[in-house]
Amino acid sequence: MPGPTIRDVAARAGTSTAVVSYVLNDGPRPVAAATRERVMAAVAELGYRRNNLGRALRANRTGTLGLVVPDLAKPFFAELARAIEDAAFAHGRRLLIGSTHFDADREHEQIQALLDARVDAMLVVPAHDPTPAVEVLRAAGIPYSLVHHTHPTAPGVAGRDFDAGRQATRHLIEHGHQHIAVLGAASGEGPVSHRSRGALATLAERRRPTTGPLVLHCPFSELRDDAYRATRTLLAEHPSVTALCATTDEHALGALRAATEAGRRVGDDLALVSIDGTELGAYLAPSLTTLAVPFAALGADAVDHVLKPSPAAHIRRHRLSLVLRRSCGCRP
Amino acid sequence: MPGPTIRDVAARAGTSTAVVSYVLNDGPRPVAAATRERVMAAVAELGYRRNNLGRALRANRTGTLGLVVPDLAKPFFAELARAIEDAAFAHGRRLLIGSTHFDADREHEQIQALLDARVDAMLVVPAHDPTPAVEVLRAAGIPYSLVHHTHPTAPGVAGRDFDAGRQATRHLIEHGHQHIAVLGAASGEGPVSHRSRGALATLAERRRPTTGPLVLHCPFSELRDDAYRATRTLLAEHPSVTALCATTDEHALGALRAATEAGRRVGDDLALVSIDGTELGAYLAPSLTTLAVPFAALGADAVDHVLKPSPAAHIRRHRLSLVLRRSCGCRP
DNA sequence: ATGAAAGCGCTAACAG
DNA sequence: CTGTTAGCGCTTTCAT
Repeated sequence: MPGPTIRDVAARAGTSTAVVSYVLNDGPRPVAAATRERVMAAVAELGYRRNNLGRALRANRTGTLGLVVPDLAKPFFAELARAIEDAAFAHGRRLLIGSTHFDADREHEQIQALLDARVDAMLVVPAHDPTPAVEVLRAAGIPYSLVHHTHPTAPGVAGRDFDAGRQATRHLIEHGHQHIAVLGAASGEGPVSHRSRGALATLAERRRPTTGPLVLHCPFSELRDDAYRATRTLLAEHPSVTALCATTDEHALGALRAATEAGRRVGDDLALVSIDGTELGAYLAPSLTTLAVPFAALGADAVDHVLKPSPAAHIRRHRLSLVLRRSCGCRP
Repeated sequence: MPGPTIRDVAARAGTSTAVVSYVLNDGPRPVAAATRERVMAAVAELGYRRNNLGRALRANRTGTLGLVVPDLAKPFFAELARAIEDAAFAHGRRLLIGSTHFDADREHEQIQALLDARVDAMLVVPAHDPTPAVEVLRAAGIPYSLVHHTHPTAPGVAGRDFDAGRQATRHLIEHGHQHIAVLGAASGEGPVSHRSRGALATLAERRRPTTGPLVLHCPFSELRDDAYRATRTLLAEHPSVTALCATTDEHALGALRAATEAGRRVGDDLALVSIDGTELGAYLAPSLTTLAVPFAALGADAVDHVLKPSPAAHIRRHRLSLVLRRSCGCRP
């Protein structure tokens, strides 16, 4: 059952394949109304659907975008992927997705696999150092954009992470907290680092101690556990800490667990603000006050960017918005 | 920069495109060792990468699988998607993903879009009634499988949902609970309904009341809110209820929030067992005792099934396993 | 063991 | 306005 081809349609409509193609694509040449009618009728009668393989080979465009993410199942990347899929769908594009498990080799394999599938453009959310990905993408000669984790010389779309760290910390300071710990990473170049540095900068400006232990971002896939263990230690050894700035919802999840197990009531005798704004924050107990990444805007921007070849390959940063819930102590 | 073609390789190796193809594919005809060497060298020197579009058009195989899910960002579907992507990758296949927002029309559009992209096989997680999807898939003449939500006359892979409902309820009964409410749906044919009916059947057998209000599964995308509201009402009006069987982790999330707001301590004066086993259950406070869907097994099975044309189009069901954590009161 | 050539389904240049 | 045809890159039959 190979399905009818454009030739079958042409034969049935008593015309040529060229005309059928013109009708199907509304161009590039005009077609008489009567002929168009016959073609449409033939298409309907035969149940013809264009074979995109032929079209793609000919046009060297597949109508498909590639997306490579560290882990499709982690809430943050899942929401990002959904936003990007929505944007792609809105533009009539299909989305080919590859997950890397935060593994650099696998990231490279996935990028190659999607390039080999001839995607029209590629979106990559790098797990660690974006440099290798950028080199491959540049060499591929197709539009691309990094997402969330950017690189100074490559096009990218991300949140204003440094600012988000500042906002989160500022909010805790406004609550009157003196000793605030940051769950993140002081070094490195990813979003977690930017957020952490924003938080630390604000603490320093406001003359708050910045000596609290920082969670090292080590194996990213185990962030919750890292944050859990770090928070457990922190609460035991530094009872003066009354507030936590978690640089991702994953960190917050681990911190929440540690705090609960230590008998601290988050939102009451321990304040917590996190950054990410994934949906689950609303349903945790207590619900998370968070700086929310504008997922939809990020996804739309990323897709728009790779779909229209803009000359300047710059980085667009979107503001995160403060969502007040229970964990910061705002509503007692 | 169109990249070298097989002709360029042939020219450089001083042979024909046919032989290059034989080398690249290890067949179907043998090639002399010396010739093979020259071809390999030419491939390496030119940095040749096969254009899969040409191959796909010729072979009528794209090496791509399609996956349609209700919502890529919901933890359950996100974990399912990751498992399926892993399985596809392990088989050297790419995965084209479409999200439907639980909308029947959009589900149809996504299926059509992926069929038009000429996927070799399709996996669909239906949001509601699987029948329209099944009809389209059958007509498409490619291997397909439903996932999670099955249909009596179509191939499918799912959990043993009825049993899971029984197991969850049995566990609560073993804890000594007399009045157990089920958060799910008594009618309909989806996984939630099967789980709910399993739970109700067990309650009836053990002579427990089955009159507790059930959450109607109405707009699936708002499950958490539905469960939240239903649980709030339930706890207010039926103080005798001491245990909850949540038929999905989404229901559990809503129930947990409602219980916490009502001042009930889940795992202490209110028991909760949920079904799904998504990762986040381990990090909630309290952590969720749950019947875990074997995501990896499901994904692998689904992909295996569509990749090897098995004659019998049956439904394979996988057992869910009980994961003991805090919410049921097992560990005080 | 190798080469020439047909053709997958489509688009578009070219010719009427 | 319409038809004929080349050719996208690849695989594979057929001939040698």
